Amino acid sequence: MSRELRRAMPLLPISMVMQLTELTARQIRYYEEHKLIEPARSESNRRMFSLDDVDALLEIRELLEQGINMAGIKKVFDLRKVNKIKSLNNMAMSDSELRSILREEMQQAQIMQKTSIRQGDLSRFYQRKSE
DNA sequence: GTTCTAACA
DNA sequence: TGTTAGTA
Repeated sequence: MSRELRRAMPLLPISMVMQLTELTARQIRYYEEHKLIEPARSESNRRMFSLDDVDALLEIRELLEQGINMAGIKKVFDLRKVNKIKSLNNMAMSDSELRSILREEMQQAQIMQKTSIRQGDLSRFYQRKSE
């Protein structure tokens, strides 16, 4: 059996993933709601996670620790997906597609430099209520 | 005992 | 996000 297949095999219950990723069940389910991961389901509707899922969650945690919010993480993941498809098919994309992806990548780069979507920085402008 | 969904603080 | 209620 190929390595890819093994990593994609749904084997772990949420309790294991919690320990492996240091995330709460609440967070893991929340990220699934936002389509950052798509764990399989057992016959009894229990979530079954693959090693790929665990890796994805670990990356999510990394980005979270850097202060990047859900919107930012979604963008990073979506871009990664597009690039994966592009490289896998090795297909030529339309100019509009290329421009769109390039534009998002540049935005992403700017965001990372200016840390403009970092929650800590943004919250500074919203915490001026009871003061 | 564990996990699920939904909902509220 | 944490937590809790009522299930399966």
